[in-house]
Amino acid sequence: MKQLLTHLKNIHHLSETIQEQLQHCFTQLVLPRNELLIAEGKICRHLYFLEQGCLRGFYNLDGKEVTHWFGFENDFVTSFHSFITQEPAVENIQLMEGCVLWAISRETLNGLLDKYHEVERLTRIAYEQYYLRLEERYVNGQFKTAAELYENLLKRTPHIIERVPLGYIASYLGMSQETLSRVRSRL
Amino acid sequence: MKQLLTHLKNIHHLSETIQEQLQHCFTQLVLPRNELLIAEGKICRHLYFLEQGCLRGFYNLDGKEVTHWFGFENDFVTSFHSFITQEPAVENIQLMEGCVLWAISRETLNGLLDKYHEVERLTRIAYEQYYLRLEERYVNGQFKTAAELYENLLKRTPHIIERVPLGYIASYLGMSQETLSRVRSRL
DNA sequence: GCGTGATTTTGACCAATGTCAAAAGTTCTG
DNA sequence: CAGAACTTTTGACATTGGTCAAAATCACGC
Repeated sequence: MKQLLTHLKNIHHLSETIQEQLQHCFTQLVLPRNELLIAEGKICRHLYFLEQGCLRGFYNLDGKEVTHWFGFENDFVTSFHSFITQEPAVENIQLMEGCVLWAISRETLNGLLDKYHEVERLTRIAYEQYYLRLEERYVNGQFKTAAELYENLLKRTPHIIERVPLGYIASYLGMSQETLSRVRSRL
Repeated sequence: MKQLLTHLKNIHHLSETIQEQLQHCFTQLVLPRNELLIAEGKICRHLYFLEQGCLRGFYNLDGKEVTHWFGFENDFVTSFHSFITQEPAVENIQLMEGCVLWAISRETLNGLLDKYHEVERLTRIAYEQYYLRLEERYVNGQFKTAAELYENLLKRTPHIIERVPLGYIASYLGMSQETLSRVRSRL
């Protein structure tokens, strides 16, 4: 909880009152490796703060799993599409390690957003950051060779290599596991 | 201006007071085809609402232009990276038609965000929408063949084909112009 | 430590897409 | 309307990366 508050204050200043309030809005969740936090087809009613551990988002394409993002410590995670639109999720979120998470429901969050301009501000800024992150990944992906994509990953997010199986990384980079393996052997 | 207000009210309710205020915050801009709205290396101090016309964002990669998005009527456009971080833009925004735009400066927008929770809310919701749009494009891109990407474009955003040269579309879809041409001839 | 199952690597082959160059078609301008 | 400039198509060929199958390596429970 302390870690969550610190993270939030890092994004934007929060008054003591609001910090106090927030304490009661999140509930802790401790889950083992391989658990599904969110499953395809279900509506996602919570936003999660990942205090400890790592996880991946993936969807099914022609019977194959495609991993499209990873979450690590201090990330907010959920199926944003489902959480925002309240339509069924198209993706699954699976823990790659045992995790400690803090959950807040959509209703509780909406209550905070209504009540406090500060929380609305914080959320807006968080979205800015997540938007830029996604945009960077997007731009970095177009027109790159497999080798360039991997080198980029090494340079920008080396922590991923240390904690994620290569099969998932290959999928995340948009290539087959065999190609990733060959790229690595050629370095 | 009417069109802009209608669009904003569509995103989130706005009180009469705020609508009144907003009138004074945007200034109109009429620019001819091919003009650069934003140039690589410059810091982007404005957000634009595109009332009429269309434009593209592109960056240079090994001497080649890579087009990564298009803007049409009722889109907010800017180099979000530069606008948010106030670092130099890495992309160019070029008008593909003569355009009518409404500009608001970062300072003016920040003033509104400070003053009105409603504007902050509207901005947060707009970010949600833009995030989901980008995520959808991202997910739709991974592991698709050239033909699938093109068919997807036809299905989801057919207006693009009508107004954008095929060379830009090919780049947007991440393929060479020749490949796009062959895909089209095979349909 | 041993065995089982998961992960990663390697090899052979093939399909998709890129590149370069030229031809054909289109649009704009004076 | 002619010519120039740009856009799109077509062809030949090279390259990248995918697929399938098997081997090698690793990791964990007993």
